[in-house]
Amino acid sequence: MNLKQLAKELNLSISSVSKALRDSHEISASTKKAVLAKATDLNYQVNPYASSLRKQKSKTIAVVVPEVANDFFGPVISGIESIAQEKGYHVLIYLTHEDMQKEVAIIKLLQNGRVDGIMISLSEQTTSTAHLEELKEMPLVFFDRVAEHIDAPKVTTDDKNSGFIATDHLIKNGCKRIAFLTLSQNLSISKKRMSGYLEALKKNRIERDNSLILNCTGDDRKNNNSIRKLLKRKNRPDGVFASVEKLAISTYEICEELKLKIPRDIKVICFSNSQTAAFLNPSLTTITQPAYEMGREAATILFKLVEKNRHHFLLENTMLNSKLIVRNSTRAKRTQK
Amino acid sequence: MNLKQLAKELNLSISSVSKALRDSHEISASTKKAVLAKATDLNYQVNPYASSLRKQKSKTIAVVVPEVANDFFGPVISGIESIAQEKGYHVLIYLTHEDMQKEVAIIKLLQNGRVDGIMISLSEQTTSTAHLEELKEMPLVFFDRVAEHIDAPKVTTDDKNSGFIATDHLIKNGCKRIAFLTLSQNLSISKKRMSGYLEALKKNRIERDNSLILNCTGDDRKNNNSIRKLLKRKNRPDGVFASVEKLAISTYEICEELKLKIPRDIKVICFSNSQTAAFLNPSLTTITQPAYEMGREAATILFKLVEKNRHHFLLENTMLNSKLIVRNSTRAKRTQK
DNA sequence: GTGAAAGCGCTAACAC
DNA sequence: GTGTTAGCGCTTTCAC
Repeated sequence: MNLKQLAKELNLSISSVSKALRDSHEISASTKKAVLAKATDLNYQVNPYASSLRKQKSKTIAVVVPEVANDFFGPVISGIESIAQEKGYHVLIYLTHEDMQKEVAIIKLLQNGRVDGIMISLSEQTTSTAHLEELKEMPLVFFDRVAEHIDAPKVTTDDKNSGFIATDHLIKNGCKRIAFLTLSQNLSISKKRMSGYLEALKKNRIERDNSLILNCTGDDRKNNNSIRKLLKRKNRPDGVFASVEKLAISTYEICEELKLKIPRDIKVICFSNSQTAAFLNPSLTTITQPAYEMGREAATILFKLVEKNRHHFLLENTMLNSKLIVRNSTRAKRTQK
Repeated sequence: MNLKQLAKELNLSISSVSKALRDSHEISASTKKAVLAKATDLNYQVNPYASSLRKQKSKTIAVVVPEVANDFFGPVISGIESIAQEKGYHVLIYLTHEDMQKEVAIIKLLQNGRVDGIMISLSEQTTSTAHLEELKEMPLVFFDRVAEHIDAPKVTTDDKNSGFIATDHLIKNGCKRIAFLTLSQNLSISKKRMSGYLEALKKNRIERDNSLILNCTGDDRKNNNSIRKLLKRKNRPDGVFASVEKLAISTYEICEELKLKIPRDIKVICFSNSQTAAFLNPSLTTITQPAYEMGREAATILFKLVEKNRHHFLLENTMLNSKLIVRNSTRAKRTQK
């Protein structure tokens, strides 16, 4: 069922039908009504590709993320989709699996007009952002893992402040030697969280000890080995601040293995959006990001760019607040039930 | 940059360039080389909408799921995307939020040629499947939550058997009164898991007690109230089999509230793909589905349908096996560390 | 208020 | 082996 057939059924021209369907003022109310009725009747739907070709707009956006099986990116995508559904947009999803080459390939793929805009959270291995700089005319919004020197809107959380709060919380609960387990230092969030960590140390007159800063990777076994080595040292940390939940869980595992008791021997805090943090053994103190809201916010900004046809650099950045949720893994005394 | 410009640069006709780019045998090796070089040089990319319009193929599939912020659907989507990326397909994602009206609207939206195929896991509230039956010519694959009487390939896990194993496991560990917490009975998975539950009771000569079967909904507060009421009864269950992780976590919460000790007073088992189940307090015995593999399998089948242009009813169903992972929440004795 | 016609960029049947 | 051309289905300018 296409316009031509529909027009024939109605004894109207193709163009009149087309105009009627998009509620043009040139068309009389009565024919509009007739057209609409017939269209519904015959279940006519606009061919999206013909329409996109003609209008050079696709009503589609791309979301590029490292991973989706994840307590953070899942809700973000849900937030994005909720706005897209409201606005009648379609959402293409692409996973980089933390691989820069894939990210580059995906971005290249998106330069042919398939989408009207892109939302991206960078892969851990992304060291250069040349591929994103080439997207000159394409509306682009970063969220969480941003490219700081690219002039596009960014939706982030207060990572530096959160890093500070997490570290300060450990110190207030008696920690003196705090390890920081981080993802790749390529990532904006890693740098900011670490700078908060360092600032909290400084404020509390604790000297920075680089041997307590662990750069973790995508390789879980390697990470576990590093953490094990760290916790076996005679001068082992009495607090662990993990940049992602995965590393906190590894810490839990290794503490169990080494018969270290949390929070008695070591306190643990981490960034996490997991619902189950409250039911871990012991329950895990977290910094929780407003993931769903970040998705909604980032999508809202992107659609503004797409629809106003403005370029990204005209729009400011947005920073949402994470929340410290104190649980048993950082309690100072044995007051835990 | 389009074909016309590219052809001009090369002093060739549009069609020759087009053919060269798709490696047609009609074109000489030398011109192919020249065309390819120029195309790379000028960063030419085929306009997907023009191409789709002409070919009536979009190289795009749709994935329709209830939710994405979820330990099951996350990995499934990851699996789907991995196959799509290999095959050069694009993945559109649509969330129903467990709402049948949304599901109907989304399916309707997909009937205009935007996608070459659809993968779907039904919403909890989906009672009629008329909207799916209308998709006559569209390749369609179900996964996990399937519409049993629609003749399309289905990728599922051995839900009935898993329901049996879970229940039998509880019985073997001493449970006599086993509650079954389930999602909507509209869902294929609910029915199958329950039938396994009932069969295990029967085999062990335990009488069915409908007051132990709780139909849970999307409303967490209501669910919690039902569970609380159940656990407060003087004849309360000594085992809980939850159809989804969320309900097991609620059970944990309420046990804490009522000072019931797991597994001493009540044992708990549930379907879950969560990484953290092992670190809950107590660690949670789970039936774990091969979510990522299900995604890959379902996508593989869909692409076969799409590319062979066969209709779905020619293809058989696939059933993968879930795994019972025994942890402390179902231990019979106090041998837990 | 309605219709004719050009053209978005590409593909493929057909000529040469 | 290369070029010409029709047309995928739609939107929009322009004519009437």
